[in-house]
Amino acid sequence: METPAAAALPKYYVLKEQILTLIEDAAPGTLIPTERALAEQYGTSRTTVRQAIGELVSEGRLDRTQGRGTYVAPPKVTHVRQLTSFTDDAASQGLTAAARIVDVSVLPADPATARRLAVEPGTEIHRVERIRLVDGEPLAHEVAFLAGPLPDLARTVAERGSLYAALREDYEIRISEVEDTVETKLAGPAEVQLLDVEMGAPMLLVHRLGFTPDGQPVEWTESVFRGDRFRFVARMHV
Amino acid sequence: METPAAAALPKYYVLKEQILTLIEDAAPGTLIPTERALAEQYGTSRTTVRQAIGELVSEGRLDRTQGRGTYVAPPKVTHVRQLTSFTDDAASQGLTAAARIVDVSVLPADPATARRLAVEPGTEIHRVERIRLVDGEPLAHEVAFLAGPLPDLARTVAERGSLYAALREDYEIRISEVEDTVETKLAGPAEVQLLDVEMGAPMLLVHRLGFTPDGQPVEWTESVFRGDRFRFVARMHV
DNA sequence: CACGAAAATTGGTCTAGGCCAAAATGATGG
DNA sequence: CCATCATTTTGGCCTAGACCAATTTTCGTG
Repeated sequence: METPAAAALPKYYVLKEQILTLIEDAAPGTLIPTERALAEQYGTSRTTVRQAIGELVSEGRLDRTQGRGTYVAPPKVTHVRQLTSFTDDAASQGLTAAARIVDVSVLPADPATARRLAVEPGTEIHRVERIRLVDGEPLAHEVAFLAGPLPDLARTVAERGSLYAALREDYEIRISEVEDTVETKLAGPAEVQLLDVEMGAPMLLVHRLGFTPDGQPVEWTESVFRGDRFRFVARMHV
Repeated sequence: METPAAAALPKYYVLKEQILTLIEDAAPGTLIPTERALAEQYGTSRTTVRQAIGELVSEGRLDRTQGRGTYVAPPKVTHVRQLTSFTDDAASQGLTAAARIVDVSVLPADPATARRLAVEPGTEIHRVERIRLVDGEPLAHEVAFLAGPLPDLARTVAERGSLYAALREDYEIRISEVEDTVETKLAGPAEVQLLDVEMGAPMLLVHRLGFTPDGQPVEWTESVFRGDRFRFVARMHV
């Protein structure tokens, strides 16, 4: 006989906790039983099994691929300190961070971006779209908008491997203050394609406005991070 | 005839976007058609409708209550700057922030908390559990652990209405540096009960370690914020 | 008119199963 | 021994409908 409280919990949630106990001591990569097997084993429907597994995938505890199966995910170690440069910072944790450049272009500022960068709408600004990788895995999709003349930006970013390094070394632009906003977002088709996550997976949506020492905004960035692999760290004076 | 790309999208996602266009100009509180009506109207099953609506609820675009219906949610205005005090800060945006104290107690530090606060395990520390409210709505569940002698903490926190104010005014403890980590988490039974969210809704899990000017850690806080109502803002020097 | 009980409405959970697509597996021919 | 193709396995998406619980609405009664 169950306690009333336990009985009031949704069945999929009870199953989710049971699967958790199944995998808590398992090595990453270990296959768990198939959805059909779990449904039979726990006397439930496959729909309910999928709901339980779906949440564990969202939380980064399981990974699954069609045709292969569902297996224990590696732990959420990607602990990136978002202070200055993503690249510099990851190295200090023994992680190999990289960025794959998707697009570097110049375009006229739309009204919203122009307002954020404190330029006239229509002013030519730079757009840098990248995929951030940690240990080879895609972790974030990032689109940065930059004000000011930045000749040959595509080349310098590619060479430096880091946008902040290029700004500092090649253009003598130092970003000394940033304002980050963090909120949740669910993965849509774009994130599914670019970041190898499932539809509807929780993501961290981060907006950053970067200022030079004289208070001029020069960088406006929108980033979408995988919620199942990423932990955002900010240390600051109050 | 549809484009192949559009046809490849899951049906529930297409429906989700259609519902979005339905509600984008609607006032908060406006009821949308019932799930059964939408299923018939769009020639789909109720399961698919529920998946589409479920994501919109997770994103804070819709609210729903059993027996009542599904309606347009108020916008995600709760823009809380997490710099110093939640209380002080919300006021600057014209929001009425409050905290409902659930529990204030003294207990011996467990090993993990002791390590974070740099005290010996077993040392008596304070525990302050609160529900943060903005404009009357529960927004976050927060458990703070504090080191040091803090006589009559329950009373002072209740009187000041703000933990940080009590520390500053009554105990002359100033927190001058904080380290926040932010990650995603899915709502479980605790959050459903305390914060009035749905099971599995995306939440922001925030850990904060607060230091005094001489570098002593004195505050360790774990907070769970509603992902559909909250936006975390951090402005910092680099 | 006010109140409370009954009925209808609406979201909440779950089942059983079908069809598809990707990956792994195994058979087959060079 | 290896490459190629068909088969099987596994997750991905969807349907149709049952039953429950919370809420609202309706309606009868005092």
